[in-house]
Amino acid sequence: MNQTPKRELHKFEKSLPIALLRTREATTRLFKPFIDGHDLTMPQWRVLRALAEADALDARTLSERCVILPPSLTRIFRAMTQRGLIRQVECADARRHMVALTETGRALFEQVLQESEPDYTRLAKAFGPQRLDMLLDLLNELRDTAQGMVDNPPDDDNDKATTAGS
Amino acid sequence: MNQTPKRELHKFEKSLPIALLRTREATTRLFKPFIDGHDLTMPQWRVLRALAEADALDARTLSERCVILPPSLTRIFRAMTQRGLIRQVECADARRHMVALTETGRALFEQVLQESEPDYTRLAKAFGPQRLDMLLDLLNELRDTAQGMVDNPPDDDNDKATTAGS
DNA sequence: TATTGTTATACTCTATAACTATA
DNA sequence: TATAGTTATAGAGTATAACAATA
Repeated sequence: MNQTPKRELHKFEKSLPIALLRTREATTRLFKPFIDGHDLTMPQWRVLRALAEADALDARTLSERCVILPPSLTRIFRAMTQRGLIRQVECADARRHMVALTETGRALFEQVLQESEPDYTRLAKAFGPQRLDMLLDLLNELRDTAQGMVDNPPDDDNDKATTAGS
Repeated sequence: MNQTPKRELHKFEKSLPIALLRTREATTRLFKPFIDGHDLTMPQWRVLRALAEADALDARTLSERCVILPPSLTRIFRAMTQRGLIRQVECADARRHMVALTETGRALFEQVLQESEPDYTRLAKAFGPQRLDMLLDLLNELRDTAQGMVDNPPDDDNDKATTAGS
């Protein structure tokens, strides 16, 4: 009865997370062979990539930027350190585990980048570089919007009463 | 030396899969509590959602639409059948495992939808419904483009010689 | 013979809580 | 006391190969 008018909303609502997942799956599949070819996992690659654009980063920052939980990051640090891809860096705050790429790590990063670049360029050409830019902008803004909602949840039944009065 | 002019490409290239991941993470976090609250995993929810829009689907179709590998899907079928959320449906091709929602499953789907709708609406309002539509279109088109590239890889060094001649 | 799913198996990530060290 | 990270642990997904059943 009153379900029908809601259908449109439902359709949108349901397709957003799925669309993000499926698009990521499709694009990742293009480049994953280059990652696998160097015995890297996707999370490890994200760490490598994040460190390539910064001199050094601490665990918390990497955890947020690479969407990796701290316990996973600890294992990834261990694995990548054993392979000589990263090294720990001194930090004023001794609690922080700060890491940076080694020369080996940077070389591996550059190699993967070089190998995968033709496919990235091909994808950008096929899709349209400008549309890709627009998509990236929208993605980043939607992420900010969603994060803002998580950080500032609505007041639920306190909509009208800012301070709890009852 | 010749690295500098490539940086722009690299920047884009590297940020695309990450942007998709982070945006999905942020949006998912908004709705995950509603899923968790009913003891569903995200893949189970995707299956529930896919089945809610179709009378019945086979494993292959669900595997593609929900981005779940067949072995995982087998386990998910088992768990959801035990909970009485889905049931197997007869199929002309006896090889196919075809499933549909039970009344319990549909009721659960509707309940989760109802509970999460305010947040979806709030997100759409905050981001802008039209921009959200545009984002969804771009996502779906990029997925098609990427899938097309996976299905039709370039000829590598055969660019100029269609048939292997050397 | 090709296709659809399931089983088996190993590995990794996800997620929480408890703990240690530092500030 | 609060914060940063590690450890411990349980559970689920990822991925491949091998197998069974059907077409």
